[in-house]
Amino acid sequence: MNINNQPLPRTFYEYPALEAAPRLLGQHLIRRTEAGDIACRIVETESYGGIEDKGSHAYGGRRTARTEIMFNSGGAAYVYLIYGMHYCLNVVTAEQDNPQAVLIRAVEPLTLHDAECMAANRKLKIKKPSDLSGGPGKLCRALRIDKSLNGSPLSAPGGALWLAQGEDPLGLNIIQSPRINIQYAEEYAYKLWRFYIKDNPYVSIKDKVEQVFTWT
DNA sequence: TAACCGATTCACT
DNA sequence: GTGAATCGGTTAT
Repeated sequence: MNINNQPLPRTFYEYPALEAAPRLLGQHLIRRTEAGDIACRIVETESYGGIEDKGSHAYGGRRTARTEIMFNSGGAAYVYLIYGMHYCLNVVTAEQDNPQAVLIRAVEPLTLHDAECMAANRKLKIKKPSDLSGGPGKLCRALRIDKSLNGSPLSAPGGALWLAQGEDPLGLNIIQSPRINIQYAEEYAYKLWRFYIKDNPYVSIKDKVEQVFTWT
């Protein structure tokens, strides 16, 4: 697989989350730690967009210390703690005061070395690919992402965490589906705002009946 | 300051 | 398939 360290263009972060979510598939996420770099490819995302989305932390314009970063203009990481023990990573998008973010739900390591580093961070027997980084909490553990990275710029290569150009998502087979575990979101729970690369073994949950996503 | 609960994961049956 | 673990963020008192 081709490793490309060109950062994503800044304009990428100007999209609303619903447009950015499928476009993030196939892009590269690079984590730099004192132990070295880990590079992976994004294979599953969810869009959390705007104050009208009942699934979003920013629903109704809720603006608190936690959600504040979502109201910034796009380009930063939104990292929060869920269920008291797992971190989730989001990419903040759109313009100032429009709270939009894309949850990164699964990644796959680019190289064997990356896979070994991630497995060492997981501290768990890996029986199948999705055990390694198929799930928002799993990938944060595998990449040593915690709340200290909240607000980190993702557009700056060489920082603790950044996004780089991978492959063109227009060439991928993409499935769209309802978002996971947001049953409280009422009618928004059924929106097909989750996107994943078809047949990728690192995807967290596969739909029984898969709906093919087409670019509009 | 108390109560409630979640954009999850894992061990176990 | 089921349920426990676990605690910061949010809201109400």
